[in-house]
Amino acid sequence: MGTSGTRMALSRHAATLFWTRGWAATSGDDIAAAGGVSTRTVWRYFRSKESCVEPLLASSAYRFMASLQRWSLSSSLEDFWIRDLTEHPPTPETVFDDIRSMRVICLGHDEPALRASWLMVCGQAEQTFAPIIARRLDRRVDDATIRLSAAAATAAVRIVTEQISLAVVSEASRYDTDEVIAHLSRAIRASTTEPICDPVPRRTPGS
Amino acid sequence: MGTSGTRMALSRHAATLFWTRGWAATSGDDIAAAGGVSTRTVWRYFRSKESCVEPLLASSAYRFMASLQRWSLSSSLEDFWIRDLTEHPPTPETVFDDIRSMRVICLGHDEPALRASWLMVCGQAEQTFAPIIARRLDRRVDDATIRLSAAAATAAVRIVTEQISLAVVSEASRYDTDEVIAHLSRAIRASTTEPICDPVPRRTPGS
DNA sequence: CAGTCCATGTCACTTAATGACACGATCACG
DNA sequence: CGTGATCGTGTCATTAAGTGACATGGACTG
Repeated sequence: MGTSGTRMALSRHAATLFWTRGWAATSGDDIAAAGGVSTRTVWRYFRSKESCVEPLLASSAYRFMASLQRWSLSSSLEDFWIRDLTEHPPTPETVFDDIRSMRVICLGHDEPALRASWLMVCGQAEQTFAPIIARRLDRRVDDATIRLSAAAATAAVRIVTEQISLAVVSEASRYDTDEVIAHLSRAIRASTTEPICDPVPRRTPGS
Repeated sequence: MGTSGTRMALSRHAATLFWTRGWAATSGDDIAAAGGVSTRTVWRYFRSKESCVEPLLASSAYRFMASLQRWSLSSSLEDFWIRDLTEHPPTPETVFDDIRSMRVICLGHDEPALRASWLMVCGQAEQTFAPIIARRLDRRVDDATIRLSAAAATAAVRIVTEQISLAVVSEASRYDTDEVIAHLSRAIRASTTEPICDPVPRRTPGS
């Protein structure tokens, strides 16, 4: 197992432990034991106990963003997503990671430290959202408009994710992928006045 | 000095120390000493070293939100702000707190822990933004649209704040209040398709 | 085979953070 | 005017998070 594999495995174990026995009741030693490594190794990989869950959350966020990177200019967000989900269906493993992530997000409602980690991951996601939006609006990534749109859209996705997580984890609600797509698309559309969700008209080469 | 005064004083000391000698180089003991209290008291007030700065950041955020709570339905955001700033000018003390806050925000670029605290405070601010928007749109606070707008608008304010902080603190740029208002207003306007920044038309009583 | 990374383990150590208890100020109430 | 309750704080012991320093062993290179 490579170094990033160990890190990811530890992150999964940490999330599971936080969920089953609670944040305060699981120590760095517990996480290390679950991962079959020494405690020292845990602190080599993570700067703090709460940040143990970040690779897990980031992996879910990464898949989300990776999907958006396949979004061609000629499709609307909704059209793209329903197609992409059939062409790149989630594997059972990624679904399980998403469940772990949603549980951690819910734990964040009670544990400030875990919430902080979730917000940090959203901050990362924001950074990777910017280039995607920049391409659609044909602007530079460091354009103020782009950073703003990325932040607003990410915030919208965060809110929807939190709501769905709470519903799924705490109230055992079910969501069709269609519903999720609808919620996310509406949220992103509402989150900025820039037309980032619509098909991009063919550009004049000289612009 | 009341309990909240002590807390706030400690928060200011922490921010100053983090800025002058760095995050890693200042200990809980240092903060306690600066505030003239025992170390134990510091950990009674704060759940972690990084969260020491939260009351300070929150106070700046609070003044921002308190201003928006004075925003009458009949004014646009820009008109309101220029008037409000003359009617409620910042005191030297609050200006100094804002400077401390901007420094902490900049430190957050290098120190994940401080960035996390900043994001947590933004999360708080988001909660207080929601009622303000709800009133303007004449919806319930827990309406999904409201939470979305609040999140997007707060994200926009965060981005502008970070940019201005970086410019002011690191590059010694100067900003007129007019410029700040312009940046913030444009950002908030761009952050949602809901017309939260415009004067609210007179409502029909029966709606 | 020798040399060099590089990841990890071990162990001592620092410091962030909590629990338990005592002390003194403040305040309500008879 | 006591007197008891509450509350904020200090002191001290202790746990747990997090780091520094060094050893080991495996993989890769020449």
